[in-house]
Amino acid sequence: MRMSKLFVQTLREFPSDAEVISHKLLVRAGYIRKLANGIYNYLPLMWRVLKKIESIVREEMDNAGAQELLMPFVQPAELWQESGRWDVYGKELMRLKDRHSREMCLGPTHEEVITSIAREGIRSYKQLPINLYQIQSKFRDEIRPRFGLLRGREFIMKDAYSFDIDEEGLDKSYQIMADAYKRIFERCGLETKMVQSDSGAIGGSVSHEFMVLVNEESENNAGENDVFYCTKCGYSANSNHAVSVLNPVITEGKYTKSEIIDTPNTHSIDELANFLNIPESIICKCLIYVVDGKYVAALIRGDRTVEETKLMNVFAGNDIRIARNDEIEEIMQLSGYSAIAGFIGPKGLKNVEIVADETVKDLKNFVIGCNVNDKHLVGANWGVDVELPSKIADIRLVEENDKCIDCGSPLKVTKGIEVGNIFKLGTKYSKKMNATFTDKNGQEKPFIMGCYGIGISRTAAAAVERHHDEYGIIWPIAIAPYKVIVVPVSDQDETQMKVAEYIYNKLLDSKVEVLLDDRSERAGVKLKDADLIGIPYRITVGKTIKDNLVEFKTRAGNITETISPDDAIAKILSI
RNA sequence: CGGGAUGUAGCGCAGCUUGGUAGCGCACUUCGCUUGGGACGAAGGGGUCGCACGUUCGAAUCGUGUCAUCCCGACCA
Repeated sequence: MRMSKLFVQTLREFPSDAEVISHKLLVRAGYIRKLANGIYNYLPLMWRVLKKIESIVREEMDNAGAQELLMPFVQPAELWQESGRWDVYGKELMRLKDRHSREMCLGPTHEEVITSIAREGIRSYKQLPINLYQIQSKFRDEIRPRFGLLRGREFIMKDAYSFDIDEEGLDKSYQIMADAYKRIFERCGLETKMVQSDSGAIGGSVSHEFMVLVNEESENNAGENDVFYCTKCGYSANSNHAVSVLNPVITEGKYTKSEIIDTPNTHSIDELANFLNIPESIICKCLIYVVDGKYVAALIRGDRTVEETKLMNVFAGNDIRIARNDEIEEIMQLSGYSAIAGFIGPKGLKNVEIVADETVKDLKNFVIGCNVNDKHLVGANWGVDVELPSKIADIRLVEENDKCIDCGSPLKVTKGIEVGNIFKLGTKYSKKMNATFTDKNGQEKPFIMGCYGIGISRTAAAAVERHHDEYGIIWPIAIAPYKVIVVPVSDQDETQMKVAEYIYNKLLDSKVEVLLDDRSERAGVKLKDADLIGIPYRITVGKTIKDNLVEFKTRAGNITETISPDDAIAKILSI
């Protein structure tokens, strides 16, 4: 491709509305252009990158035995009502009506559609196992789209769905996908960590996420997930799912008798611990949440934090948030108290389900709110002063240096970008949607399903997050829009132009994806653009051509060497 | 949904306090000159100043409303 004809416009400056580096660079280098909030045009260079990633994904999926198909982007509400997700998916689901006022939605994911395909097309166990996938645009009306391609509302995703006879088959399908994913990201030039994860709105039991770790100390960290991992045994999990063994702390208070004492203005654990001069770990914290519209009180040791996803899962909820002040007021009124946040305790709460984290059950002579403002109960004990809730669960957020559940080593934490995920769905959709097959014994059985996603556009953005420098993008070769760019320093110099054309045509003949910067620009402009756009190799034809020498530059590491044009061609062909 | 900020040419911004009919840099067009790290000179083209209503003889500027965008929070009792 000749640069003079390529549809690309690089900018001198970064766009003002971009925060993270992948967003800034992709806009500035002319790869993407925003159309609306969280919705982007993929310009020719970007589209080439996306197609590269897609074809790697296709190859690996096909090799793994999956078959590609394409499902509609617009989906009827009926299917979503069947699965029950029409009501629970929330505002993220973009709903619309057709001209007959029939309700539709834009697909944020395709479990419903694929299940309907399976129940019509798969009748017998003989057709199983099977894995169907597509690469397609998805729409999710995010609360807060941001970070360019990393969290858009419309994005490109590969989604695959496996159907098996039994759990054993699912385990196999799952493992095949896990292996394929590892290869896909490796081939894209991305190191990923496969971490255990919560299965979220999609549902199911087991799930893993593929994370690109981005723990550089940059102020604008694009990693939206916290990943806890063990360097010794390899355990790793998203913070929404991670578990740990606690380090020992003081769990017995200094109090010899239980009494309610004044604790003025101690709204936070920090203030309370300071006021009483006690460690936070002998305070029992009581937090009010709203899970799917119902009130929930969560008890946890004062030095620890509630993990909301874990808490929500205790109640099999879809939505969780901390209660507002007016809601706390309502609970207090109903229970005959009047305390505000900071002084809440579990005792006597009405219309509230209570769950205790494992951390509180061993507390002795501890401190706890008693639903009276500016007062706390100290020296409390379970069964004596307060009933230990019957519901006890792990609802705490793991912290760095907690011990690994598998080997006991201290855990570390890092930020990650989730580029892929795999779920064991089981029969969640097949049962609800009555998608069954006939097994060996003539019995009707629901499909055992798995689903597997890769964010294609997010993977591209993650690659930029991971591979760039102060001059611009440094694409991994496998997903670069072009492999090499040939730059004649001066378009006035006939010899330079001739040699550049020669190299360009030779490479074209060998089917190398090559750019020729034939623009009538000054050298600086062309060289800056080549760096910014991030083409992996650059062959610069300049003055040294009189000695039959060109500059060969590898963008990664910015390594240059001076060789003959034919050697440069040979070098490219050997890569 | 709450808090803060910003909407002026494709991009980055000034002008607004103190109202008088819009400007700078980059990009774009033409000409000249220049060609190893975002040159220079000259001449051009492009904007209903987010939108609506209001105040005024007159509004980018003041007021009200609205929409959009960005950031922060969604919070640890």
